[in-house]
Amino acid sequence: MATESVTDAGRNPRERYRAQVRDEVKRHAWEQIATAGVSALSLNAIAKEMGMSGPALYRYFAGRDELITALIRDAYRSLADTVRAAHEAGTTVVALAAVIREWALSDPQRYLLIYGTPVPGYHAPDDITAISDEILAVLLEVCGGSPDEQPRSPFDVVLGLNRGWAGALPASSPTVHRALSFWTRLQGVLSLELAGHLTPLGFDPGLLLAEEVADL
Amino acid sequence: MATESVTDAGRNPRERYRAQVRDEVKRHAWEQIATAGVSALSLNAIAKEMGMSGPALYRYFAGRDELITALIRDAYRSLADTVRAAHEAGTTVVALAAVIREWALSDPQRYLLIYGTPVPGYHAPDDITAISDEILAVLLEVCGGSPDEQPRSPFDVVLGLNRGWAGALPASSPTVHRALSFWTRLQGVLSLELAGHLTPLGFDPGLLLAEEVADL
DNA sequence: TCATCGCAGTTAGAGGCTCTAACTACAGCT
DNA sequence: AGCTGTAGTTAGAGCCTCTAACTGCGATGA
Repeated sequence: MATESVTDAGRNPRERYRAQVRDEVKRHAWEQIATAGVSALSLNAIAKEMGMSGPALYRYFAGRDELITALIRDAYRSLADTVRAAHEAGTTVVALAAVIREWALSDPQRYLLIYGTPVPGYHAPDDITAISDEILAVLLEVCGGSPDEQPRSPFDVVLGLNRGWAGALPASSPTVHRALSFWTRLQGVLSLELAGHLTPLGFDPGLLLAEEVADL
Repeated sequence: MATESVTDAGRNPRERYRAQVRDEVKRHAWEQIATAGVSALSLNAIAKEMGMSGPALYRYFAGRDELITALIRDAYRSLADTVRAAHEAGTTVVALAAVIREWALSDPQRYLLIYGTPVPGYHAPDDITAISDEILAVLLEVCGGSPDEQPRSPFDVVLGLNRGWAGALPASSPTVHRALSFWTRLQGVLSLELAGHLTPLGFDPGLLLAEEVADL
């Protein structure tokens, strides 16, 4: 499991210890989240589990929100690493979708922490949005076709006029379109599957996902 | 706004009053949810806003969870009514997608209460899953083609072998497949858009959604 | 080597929450 | 007109987050 802090790289023992404790706090936090959701996450409970008394944890995290932000960062990092590894191993869109699905299924609440219900006011810090961009960049590469591909649909044309994000990246409009379709179709299947809305329908969501991303 | 209880139908004044208060509680609850998310929903705060003291609300809702369940029910009911109305007015899949998107955008947290992060243990009561089925049934009708349509893809075949849900409904495998694709693509665009993950990309999600559901 | 200083961890406590228990007082029914 | 059930009250237990003030250990510099 990738963690934000390169734990054992702290020079002085103080920093090493701090990083260790932070990691242990996060481990307990993930456990709580996996079993009862993020709303049940309690600094107090974590402190007790670690054999300390309540406010001690505030030495390590400014508050509940900062802990959650750290968890979100780790989740993004883990997903980005997974996606990048798959890409570097040379993957198809279908295989990539399957890899991401497995990543999500291995810890649904971790996926939902990123792509589930956001708190209305919340705005992620820049270093986190950077990781998100990193993921999208890989998507563009995986969905890339011939560089001089012409627009094929009205939406392609719109994407061509206003390249918004990905302005710098060398991707044709259809490539951007494919990446967007890939991403939204993937999220569609996953968010419904993880929320349990597909279970009663009695089919394998993996099959649906494979076909959804096969014809972009 | 459709509410579960047909407020003014209570026969004796006691029941009428109860229904009125329940509705007022729910109105305040929706306000809180819209501004700060469901995790910030507080019975205590609602009671104060209504000029009563804390525990009074427990006469009307057995607890926080029951209130939330009632809100979920109302949200499903509202969506089902919206979908049904569009269908009865004769709608295309593209138009239906736009209608549902508008419904979601008009109150993002209401959409997210249904399709956002679920609490791990939560299981919706039967009357709520019935509303969900109602929505899916309309989807099948909107996506229906000729009744003797033949399977076109491996997933169609799988759907044909194991009709799971919709066993009773007269829908061909490709119809079921189209409904499923429609539903997952819609959820994909909406969940990303409402969580704010599409905003930085700088394009109109409505356009993407229209093309996504245009070619099923 | 020893004094110092900073940081980990403590308890106390304010203020919020959910929810239960026991009580009061009023409104509707017979 | 009296009875009864129910809406509302306060008190309080037990959670939570987070602040403040204090203690005591361990790393670091003279």
